[in-house]
Amino acid sequence: MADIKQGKIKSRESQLSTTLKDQLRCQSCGLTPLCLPVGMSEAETEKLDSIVHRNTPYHKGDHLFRQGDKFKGIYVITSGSVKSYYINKHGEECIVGFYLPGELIGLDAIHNRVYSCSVAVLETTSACEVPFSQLQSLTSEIPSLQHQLMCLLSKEVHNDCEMVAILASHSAEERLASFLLSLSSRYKSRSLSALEFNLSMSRTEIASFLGHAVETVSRTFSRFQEQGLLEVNRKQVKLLNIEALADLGGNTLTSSTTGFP
Amino acid sequence: MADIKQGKIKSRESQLSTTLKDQLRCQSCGLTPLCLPVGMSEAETEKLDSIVHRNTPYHKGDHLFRQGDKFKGIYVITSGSVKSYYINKHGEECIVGFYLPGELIGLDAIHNRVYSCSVAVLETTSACEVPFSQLQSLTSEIPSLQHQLMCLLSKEVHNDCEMVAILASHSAEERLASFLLSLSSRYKSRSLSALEFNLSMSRTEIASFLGHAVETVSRTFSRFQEQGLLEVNRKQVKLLNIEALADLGGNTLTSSTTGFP
DNA sequence: CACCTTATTTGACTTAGGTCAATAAGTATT
DNA sequence: AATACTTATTGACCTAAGTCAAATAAGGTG
Repeated sequence: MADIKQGKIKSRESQLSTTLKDQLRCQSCGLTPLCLPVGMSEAETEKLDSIVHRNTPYHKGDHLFRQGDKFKGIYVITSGSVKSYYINKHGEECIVGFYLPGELIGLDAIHNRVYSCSVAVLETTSACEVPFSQLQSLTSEIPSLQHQLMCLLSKEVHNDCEMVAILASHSAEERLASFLLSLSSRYKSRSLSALEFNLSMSRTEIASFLGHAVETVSRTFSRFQEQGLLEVNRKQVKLLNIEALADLGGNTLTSSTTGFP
Repeated sequence: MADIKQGKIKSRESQLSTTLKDQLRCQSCGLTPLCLPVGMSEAETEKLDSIVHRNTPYHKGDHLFRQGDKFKGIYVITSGSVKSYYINKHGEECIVGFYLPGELIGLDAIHNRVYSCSVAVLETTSACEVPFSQLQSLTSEIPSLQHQLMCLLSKEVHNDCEMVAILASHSAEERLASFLLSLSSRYKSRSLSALEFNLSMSRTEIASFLGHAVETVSRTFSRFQEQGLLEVNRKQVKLLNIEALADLGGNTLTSSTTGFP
């Protein structure tokens, strides 16, 4: 809870061995094609790398930051996953998003310099912390960094619009199908299996995100399984009929763009 | 429908008289504090102004662009309002957002250079068109433009997160209350009345946006009126009890941040 | 002005999904 | 390993919201 405050970050970082650090540099990171260094030269990537903090892995329940904290920088998940949530006035946790490796966190805090959500780790997770003031200085030196940051912001806007589309679709089946397909395609673009993956979030967290009761999520999973659309065993999911799921959950921007009138 | 295609933009523009054009320049625009020129010098603002296209007003049903169109630039509403929507696979119109004066449209298309939604005008509306390639060139000359563009992108991400929070809140009352409060605060920050305004969108459009049936939206309006929370007559809305509405719809990021635990 | 079309409201009925409660299957703790 | 604790599933029941249908109101058009 308090373990990411103040100087602790530096102490975490110093625990990492030099060899491990080398493996984690931007230059050798497998997520580079999704991340900030897109289009940057070796030398530029090195400059970016030099401002990035890499802490020791976070553990389930740890927080990257909390709702209301002063904005320091953006985070990129390198492994694991996190949830972004806020506490509503009834004291309930409302989940606004999940982030997977290669995804940027904290972009919404740039404009007012305050994190509007808390971000907690769902499983053992590594993340890069990119101090924003330094990032901003670098952008004036490195045009492609500037460009890529803007593209990533734009992509985030796009993803959020898609999420709005999913949430406005009424049925529980549509929402869950869209959610699973979203995870699937995100895993795929990270060269992970698009058909078989582990849900790092609980049913309760999925329910909160999709705006349903836990029981509804659970029942919908069961129904999908009965219908042969997927196999589910607790956190382990295997999608058996992507097309049928897409038919259900196809109420999204991207899929509708392909079937554009 | 086809009236914004190709050279038509220029012919529209040329119809504007020189005096009218002067009134519409960025330098004298009342929306400047919300828009791109924030933090820019007089000379820089003039440069920005010179790349902006201002067309003759659009009329209800006109499109700024359509889903699938190649990305040309971003638009800023200067008066009136528009809806952003896509057509789902059942051929239904799904509304993803409404935009008011001072709000930027098309930010989600920067990253892949394709508009993912159609944007149609809800009432007589004026908009500035900012060609993106020229805007991008200007950003390298004008650091504060760069910065402001990023802030606006960040703000858009933030707004979208808020929308996700609203849509994940279950009840029709919560959603409609949040929607009305969102409009209210947006009007307020544009120095318009926060308590009394005109809905430029139809009940059907509100329903589509909030993911409800039209009848539900209509009934919820009626219930709010019975409870004395507002007065509504067709498009005309007068909020009578903002606090009570906020209690209902307070499931949002910003309001929860104030009542932060 | 009369007619037509479209938007909104309201009522009656139905259903998807919420709530409550019990059970089962994992996980963590001692 | 036994215990307690948490998470997920399933059933029974109920309510909010969807659907269908009709009435009303507003706007548009010849």
